[in-house]
Amino acid sequence: MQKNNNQKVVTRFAPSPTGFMHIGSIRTALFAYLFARKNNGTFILRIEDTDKEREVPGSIDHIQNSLKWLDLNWDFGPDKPGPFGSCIQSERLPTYVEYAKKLIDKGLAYPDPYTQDELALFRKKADEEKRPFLFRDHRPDKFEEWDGKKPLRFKVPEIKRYKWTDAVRGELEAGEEALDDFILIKGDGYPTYNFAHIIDDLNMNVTHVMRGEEFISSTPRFLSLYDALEIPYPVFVSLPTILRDDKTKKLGKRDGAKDIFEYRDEGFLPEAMINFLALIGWNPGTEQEIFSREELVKAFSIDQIQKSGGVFNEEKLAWMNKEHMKLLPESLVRESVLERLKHSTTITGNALLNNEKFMKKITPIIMDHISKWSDINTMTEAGELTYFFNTPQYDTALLLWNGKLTLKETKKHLEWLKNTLNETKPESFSDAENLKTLIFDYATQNGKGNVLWPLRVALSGMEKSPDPFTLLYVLGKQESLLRIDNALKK
RNA sequence: GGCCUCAUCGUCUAGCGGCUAGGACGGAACCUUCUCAAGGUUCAAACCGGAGUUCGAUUCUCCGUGAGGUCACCA
Repeated sequence: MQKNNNQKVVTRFAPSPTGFMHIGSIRTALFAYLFARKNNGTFILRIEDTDKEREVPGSIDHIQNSLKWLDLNWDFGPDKPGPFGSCIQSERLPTYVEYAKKLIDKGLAYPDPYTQDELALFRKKADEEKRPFLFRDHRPDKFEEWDGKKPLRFKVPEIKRYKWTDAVRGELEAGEEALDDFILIKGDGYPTYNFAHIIDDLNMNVTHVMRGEEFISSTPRFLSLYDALEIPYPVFVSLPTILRDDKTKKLGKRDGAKDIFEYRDEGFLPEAMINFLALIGWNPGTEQEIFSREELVKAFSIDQIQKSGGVFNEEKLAWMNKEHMKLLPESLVRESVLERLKHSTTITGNALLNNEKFMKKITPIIMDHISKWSDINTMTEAGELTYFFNTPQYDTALLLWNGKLTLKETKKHLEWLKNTLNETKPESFSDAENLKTLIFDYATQNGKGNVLWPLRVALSGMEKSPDPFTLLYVLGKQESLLRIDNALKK
């Protein structure tokens, strides 16, 4: 029985608080969010904290903060209970017991009479006989009364082949081997995921269950439980896996997946993360690549979700981040970059940082650098553009264009530049165009690169930087001459 | 091993019986430029294999192969 869908769309993201959020979990959250927003539906953040052993303190905050950073706002969550009550499973225990009792009354749940050791023995035997272990082979003939201490198992009502529809994969089916008497409520009184999520989805009116494809295998079990409870199925939406870059494994915490906050700290923009993640496992069907959040919401649809897994490619993320940096309002970039510059360890305490006039002067130039040079893809990298503040450190090799120039020639040009600039009035430095005309003829005669490259490196110390005239203009006569002098000492 | 899923350039992907198999990242080349590059133009780069179905298969079916998932008192 599949739900009819005239009702309001409700999706949920249901992580367990066992640590940080990585790319994979965020992508799942994103799709559920996008789909809910697209349909003017409800997006619920539900905390599945039924495994007290694996729980990591602080995770709930961490999860919320991650989603907040990406601006994936939820309608109900751990901080905002819904009409159905709390969004934290450990606070919903009575509900699970209530439904468990319904199953017991129907004769569809029973306490597990075995100890863990006995179970291990069964498993071992099955393993030796090279057949899958099925608990139902050991199901007791007569059910004891459940005292709440022993784990409660579900009695699969009917061993059969299940067929169902998945919104991204179409018709799916699985054989009887996929069905077994799984645990509903553990010995410690907490429900298992298998049980709790179904009860919660029911009570929270979840219409679309969007989760990773790893749950496809256990769907027949869920189905048998929906049937036993006589409740309708939600729409199943199985999302493709995000693979590690070596393509050998699903991305997961245990395999070195990064905390989403690492990307934040490296200076990636939330807009870029969202945009990029949306495009792994989904595509708009057009050739558009750069999306704002609003555009994503508008364009998102389940039938463009990919079936096969995808690799997270950081190079493309870097490119995309830059594209989003270019789209930011100038004031915002300025604020963000300047903030980072101020915290850059190499220039802390530099008086220029508090010189508003100077800072104003350099912002358009830094902006220009950000949008043009490939060495800057993140806000953090932008915060490393300290060449206006410090006497640059660089190798002689760089000054000589990595071997393209000779020391002798270079020194000759630098001497000329030094003398020429020395004779120039300080006021002339207020106009980059002026400086250009001053130097340009000489540069043209001697090969532009031969003259301009060393000058630029002497001033910035960078392989990539704004043009030398702009640098002269920003640094002024005194500082420029000082830096040229430094270069001559090499 | 059983069960399940998936399979187009190196990567993300378009394609939904007939296309010079398209785009993006990355790579290469050229143009432009005030050096570096940003931009522009161009190039290289893919339908896993084999049988069917069909006038015609990247596309549909089957069989291989490969990859991933799953077989917990974890989610």
